[in-house]
Amino acid sequence: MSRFSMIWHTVVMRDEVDDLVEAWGRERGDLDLAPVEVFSRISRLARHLDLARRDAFTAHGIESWEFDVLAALRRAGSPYELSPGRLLRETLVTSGTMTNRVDRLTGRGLVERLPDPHDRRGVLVRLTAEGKAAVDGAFEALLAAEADLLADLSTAERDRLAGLLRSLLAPFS
Amino acid sequence: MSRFSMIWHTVVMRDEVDDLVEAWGRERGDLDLAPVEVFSRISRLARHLDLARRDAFTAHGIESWEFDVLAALRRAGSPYELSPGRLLRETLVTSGTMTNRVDRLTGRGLVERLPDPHDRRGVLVRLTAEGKAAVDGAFEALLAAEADLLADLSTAERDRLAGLLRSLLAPFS
DNA sequence: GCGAGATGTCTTGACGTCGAGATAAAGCCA
DNA sequence: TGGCTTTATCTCGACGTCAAGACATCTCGC
Repeated sequence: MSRFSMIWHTVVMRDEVDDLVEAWGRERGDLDLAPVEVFSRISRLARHLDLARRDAFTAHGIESWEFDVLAALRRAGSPYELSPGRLLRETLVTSGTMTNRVDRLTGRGLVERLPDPHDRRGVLVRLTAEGKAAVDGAFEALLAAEADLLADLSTAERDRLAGLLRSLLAPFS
Repeated sequence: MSRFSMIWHTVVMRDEVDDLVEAWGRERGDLDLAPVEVFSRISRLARHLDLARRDAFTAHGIESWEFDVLAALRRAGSPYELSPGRLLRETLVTSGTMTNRVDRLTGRGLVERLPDPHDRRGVLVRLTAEGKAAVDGAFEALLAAEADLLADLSTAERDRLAGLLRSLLAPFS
């Protein structure tokens, strides 16, 4: 932590993690808590972001898990079809879960199941017109909500942040 | 995204989110996807971090949810006691979940339940000696694992990242 | 001191996810 | 072609979490 940013955060803003680090420092002053300053903030931001997503989506009548599936289909491009196997790799859930999700989305009329013409074991999940409208609207709402959360950062800061996060994420990809 | 970092990430490193943004850009070129560059990375990093935590903790025989509870007690300082209500506010779970968790931790001998001497409705959850040893070991393993994930960043970059994340998180606190 | 509302904890039922296993079809090699 | 392994999807039971409600106790104004 540079002297500048140290002063800056102390005077201007302080977050939950500052308290967390302070408490650990009292109890385990022997440890270097620098990783906590980064990863604890990432975990907490992810949690807050989940809630923000939920809010943005409820206005459009869909839930987060629904968006995850619909968005994968939407990103695939016309004709908006993916196999359940591909979907579960995109959304990081298990096959049992995906079966359940596709069932419920089919019940809501947002996707439909068709036999895979090239593989009789397989199925294709296709976005319906309603599904496409729902995911497009929800995505726009999500972008708007996320843009609000970024409002305090300059464009340069936002890009620098994205770049630093990429450095952390790239080794996993 | 500055021209410099654009070149840099294209040549040197590319992550899952670059693919995601590219796909969205193909389908929805009309939208400003800058928020995705930040928040999608945060969500994905949080997921990868969860897995890293799980690995670091299994070596010490505890699970992530156990660490969350034990760490809250550990941070409270001697005598390492908190009420269930305080614990559920620290760990962001519901009361039913906390009852279940304290039950299981008690069964493992990592915490014990005592009546609150100042409130006969209340209980105090106290870390046992085994619980303290477990959480201290697990925390050290977690810090080591997290430090590894940060290895590619310079100290200055790491501090800048922490500062930018604080800017995002502070409004929530 | 008494009663109403607030607070703290635990109980219960429903639900979504996981993980393992079942089934069916495809791919491959002799 | 026949058999063996791999791949794709779905089924089923177990488990953890949540949300709502039950119950006991505390707090505070009258």
